[in-house]
Parts: sequence; structure tokens; C-alpha cells
Amino acid sequence: MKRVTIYDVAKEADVSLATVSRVINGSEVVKGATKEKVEAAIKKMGYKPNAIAQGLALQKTTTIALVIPEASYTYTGQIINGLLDVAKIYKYNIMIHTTTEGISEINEIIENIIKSRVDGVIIYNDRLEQDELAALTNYNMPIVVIGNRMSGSNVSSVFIDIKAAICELVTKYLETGIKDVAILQDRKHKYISEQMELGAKEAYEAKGLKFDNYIKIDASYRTSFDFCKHYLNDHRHEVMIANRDSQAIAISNASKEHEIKVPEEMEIVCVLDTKYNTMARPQISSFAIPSYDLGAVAMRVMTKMLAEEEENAQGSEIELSYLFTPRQSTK
Amino acid sequence: MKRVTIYDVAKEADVSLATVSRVINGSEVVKGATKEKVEAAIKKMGYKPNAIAQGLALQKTTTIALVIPEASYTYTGQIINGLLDVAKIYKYNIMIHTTTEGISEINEIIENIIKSRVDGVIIYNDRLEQDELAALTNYNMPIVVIGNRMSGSNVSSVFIDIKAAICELVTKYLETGIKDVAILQDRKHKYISEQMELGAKEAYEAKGLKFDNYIKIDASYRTSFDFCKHYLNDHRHEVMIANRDSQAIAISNASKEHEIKVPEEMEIVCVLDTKYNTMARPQISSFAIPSYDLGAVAMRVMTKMLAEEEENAQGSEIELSYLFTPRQSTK
DNA sequence: TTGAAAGCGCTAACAC
DNA sequence: GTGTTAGCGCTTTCAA
Repeated sequence: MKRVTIYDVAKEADVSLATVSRVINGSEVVKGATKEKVEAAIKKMGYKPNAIAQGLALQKTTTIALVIPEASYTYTGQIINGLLDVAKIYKYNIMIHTTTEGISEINEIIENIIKSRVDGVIIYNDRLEQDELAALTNYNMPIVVIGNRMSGSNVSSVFIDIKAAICELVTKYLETGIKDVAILQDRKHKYISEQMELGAKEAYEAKGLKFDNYIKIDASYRTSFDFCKHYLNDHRHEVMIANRDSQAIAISNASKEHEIKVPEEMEIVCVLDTKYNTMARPQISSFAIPSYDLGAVAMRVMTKMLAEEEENAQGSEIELSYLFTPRQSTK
Repeated sequence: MKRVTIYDVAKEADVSLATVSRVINGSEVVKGATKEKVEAAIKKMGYKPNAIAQGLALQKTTTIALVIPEASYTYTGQIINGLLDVAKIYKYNIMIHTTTEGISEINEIIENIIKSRVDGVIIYNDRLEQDELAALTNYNMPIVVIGNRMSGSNVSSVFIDIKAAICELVTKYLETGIKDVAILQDRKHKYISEQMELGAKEAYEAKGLKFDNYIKIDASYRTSFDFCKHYLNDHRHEVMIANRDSQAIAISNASKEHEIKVPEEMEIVCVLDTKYNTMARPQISSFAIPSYDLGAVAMRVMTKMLAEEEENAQGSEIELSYLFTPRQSTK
């Protein structure tokens, strides 16, 4: 099927290509009759404007690059859905790039992003290296970061205040007389782990206590479950808080093996859960993190930055709220 | 930061833009000295070729559109990873589009895909409507379908033979004297459900028996769990087979409430599982479906179709193999 | 081995 | 209102 161009349509409708261009771009100045004539020709020939050519002429691609860590769609899936739904509304396309653990192949991705001349970049990353961001900032394209609080010239962020969430929760426990709250490290998400520890510390210190129940997972353990099974041999806590539901479920399963009753003898809480928590027994109490909104808002912020047009505009920091959702794993 | 173009580099290196073009495209004819001069200029100015302009000139974008159903990243995540890894190797970009349940907004997506002039389309869908495919085929761009066996001019597919898998499993049960095997319908994945039923039928009929344990889920139930809880009030089976682990876990949880011991009194099997099965107790026996490979192979097939260049070439049907993996939910 | 110039499909002044 | 034309940044004949 021969690709039909704007010239073909112009010839068919017996007008100039400028007129066709006006019609497809909804210009007001075209006379009703010509407009109809052109539209008929477009329909007849099945003409679809070439977005690449438009991109060249307009110096914009209406596509946004999304950068996410590989292999964690369980958690990022909702974010992507939110992103795509909003992108659809504003007619933006999403180009997806995944980063692989560690490797500094991030530079390849950046190179790729620059070459493809996207209009903006949305990055989801637990811990974003400053120089990675700088590499992108150089090209002064709008950047939205999901999950980290940060902002600057042309960079905005959308995030949850995990530290505050944990602080609030721990404070509540401390006030009901529960003093032995532990936080389980999440090796793969250092920034969040850090925030969680800080939140607990803040809560303890506010009560004049010292927090030292940050449980580091020894690198020799293959899974959280293996570690927890071993850890519970000679440790007990009134409450254990994990980052993701997978870890909390590991704690829960390990507790079963040690015949520790949840929640009677130990309560378990996690920060981020997925639909799999609904299948877990007991179901883990968690913070309802609005993942979908994280994505949707990020995309909204992006379109706003794109619309503002001012180069080097100061970006915004948008904090989304969470809600603690008690389930079977807490009293 | 002013975008630097091929002209800027040409001027800097004191050659024509044609020469610069030759250098960035690795042409053999350029003299060593000039090549070095140009490369130095490129480096100095931080020049990155504009993929959009290249796309216009070459009539190809080196980007592939991926179409997947929304909100099921738990299952498609691995497929996407496989896809992206291979895409990276061949320097292809992936543009992601999601389809929403039912709505025929699929046409909007197709429109979008055509306009963005991607080089090919990869579609993952349980049941692909024939006319949707036709709409794309018209534009004679290569299409790879994941999950359905089909092929034709410019369309290939990569899939698992679910019917055969179920037939084999059921046959094994029948031969060990277990006659009451049931299949639980998956309302959201009609095609697979159908294949599963056909597989069971084939196995039963080969033994001169009749299969009538295809359990339809009444539309009035909100979740598989609700349904199973009710269903088990007055039904028992020796084996229950579900499509996804989420359903199998629902059966397992419902069994607990009815004090049916798994696997002693009932065995449970699922076709497709995710990492959440590793957290489930008991862990569900499943077919190891090579999701990652499904994606990786699909992308490989795509690059092959793209390389062949012949228009309207007959596509291929590639069947990937599965492996039954026994776990705690079977004897 | 290199350069000049046409063309990829479209937009947006500018002219009529 | 509509047409003409000069780009947008790059590739690729065709000449030199």
C-alpha cells in the first residue's frame, strides 16, 4: 500500500498542500467548502499525517521517554497505567526504556533518548544519581522524577513522604506502649529504606528513645524468606515493618515456621503492596500508596511543563498522600 | 543548549555534510584523516544525530510499537523485559500502547501507530480480533502476535501450545486412576480457557471418557475467591486446574476455609504463574511458561522480518515449549 | 575520496 | 482564503 502524502491529498482535492495542512491542523481560516473538499479527499485516500515529518518541521515529537528499572512491573505496572492514561488524553506517546541493575549503561539510554528527540523524560527510580540527571538536564528538556523529592531548572518530582508515613505509624505504636518496632532493610531500594529508618528514628527520638532495630539483611541470604527464617531463630519483635509486600509476606511465612502468631504475637506492616497482598494469608496491613496517581500526576506535570514553554522554568515538587490501611496482620 | 546539527559539525571539521553523514554511518570510503577530523568535531561539539530527521530521510524509524492489555503487568512484565532486552541489542526503540478492556478504542491506537510510522508492531493479546489485525495488515508493516497461533502475509506469531500442555497433564492423571479433573474458567482470557477445555476433552476422549468438568464462573461473583468459596460448598474434585496463579491461589484459599487439605484431598495446578507463587502457601504446581522468551523471541522474529525486506513475505509460527513444574499443591 | 543538490513529508511565514 | 516557498536535519545519488 503506497503511503499517501499531503501532496497526494492536495492534488486530489485540487488545493495547495498548505490548505491541506491547515485543515488537518484545524485552522480556522479555511472556507467551509474547501474544508469539506479536503476532508473528503483525506477520507477517500486514507491519508494519515506522517508524525515524523511533523516532528521535524515542528521540532517536537509529542513523545515522552519513560525510564524505569527492569523487572519490577509488579510495582511499576500501576504507575505505567496512570502515565499512559493521561498520555492518551494529551495525545502523547510513550517510549519505554529500562535500566538494568547497576550497569552504567544508563548512558546508552540517555544517548538514545537524546537522539530520539523526545519532548520530555519521566524517570522512576528509587535512587537517582545526580550526574545521570545532569546529563539530561544539559539538553534542557523537561524531566519529571517519580519517587524522589527533588526539583530544579526544568525538573519536577512527584513522590510520597515515606519518612513521615513511617514516623506517624511508629509514633502511634509507641503511644500505645509498644516499644519494640523493627524495620527490615530493603537492599534493592536504598533510598526508601533510608527514609524508613529516618522516620522510625524521628518517632523514637521524639519520645526520648533510641531506635536501633534497623535490620540489615546479610548479603549471604538469597531471599528475604531465607533470611527471616534464620533471623527469627533468636530475635523477636512486637512489630516488623517492611518496604514491599513481598518482604512482608516472607516475614509472615517465616513466622509460620517459627509458630509465631500474626498478629497476636507479632504485627507486620508493609509500605507498598500489590494485588498479591489480597491473596496472602494473613493479608498485610499497608500504606495505600497511590501508584496509579503517581504515574498520572507525573504525566500531568509533564504536559504542564511542556505547555509553559519557558526554558529553564523552575520545576515543582508534588507530594501525594498515603493512607494507612489496617488488615489481618495488625491488631 | 543549542542543538548541534550535522551542518555545525561539517563547518567545524571543514568538510561537507555528506562526509559527516558518511562518518556517522560508518561508510568505508572516507579517508582515515578526514574521518578522524570529523570524529573529533563530533566529540568536541557533542553532536547527536537527530533520529527524527534520519527517520524522514530513510523512511524508517527503528521503533516498534508494542500493544498490550492494560493493567496486567504482573503477567506481561517478563514479556516486556524480554522484548526490551532484544530491542536494545538491535537498537530498536519500543513505543508502548495499552488497550482497555472491551472498548473499541483500539482503532485510535492503530491510527496512532500508523501516524508514528513505526517499523513494526508486536501485539500481545489473548484473543485478537481479525479485523483489528486487518487494519494493520493493510499498511503492510510486519506484525508479530504473542500468545495466539496465527500467521499470514507479514504476520508471525510466538506462542505456547496450551491445549497440548493440558492434554498431557490430564492424560497423566487419568492414567494414575484420577478421573475427576476440573478446569476453572478464566473469564478474562477466553481463548486460553477454550484451549484448556479442548485439551482436557482430548485427554478424556482418548480414554473413551467424557469431560464435563469445565467450571464456568457465574458473572455475579466479584472475585474468583468468592466464587470458589461458594462452589466448594457442594462440589469436590480430585484436581482443579486454573489459568493464572491468582486463580489457583483463590482456590487454595477457599479450600482452606472448607478445610479441604491441599494436596492430600485436592490437587491444584495453574498454567501461568508469577513470582507471587513463590510466596503462596502451598506453592502452586504450574507450567513453566517462558514469558521472557516469548517477548525476546517475538522481538527477534520482528527484526528478522524487518531485515528480509521482501514485502508481504509469509510470516512464521513459532511454538515455544513449556515444562510442568510440580510444587506443594500436587502430590 | 569528497562535495553539491535533490528529496523525505510537513509547517509556517509571507505574498497574493 | 489560499498558494508559494523556505526551512526542519538527514541520506544518497551523481559529479567532480
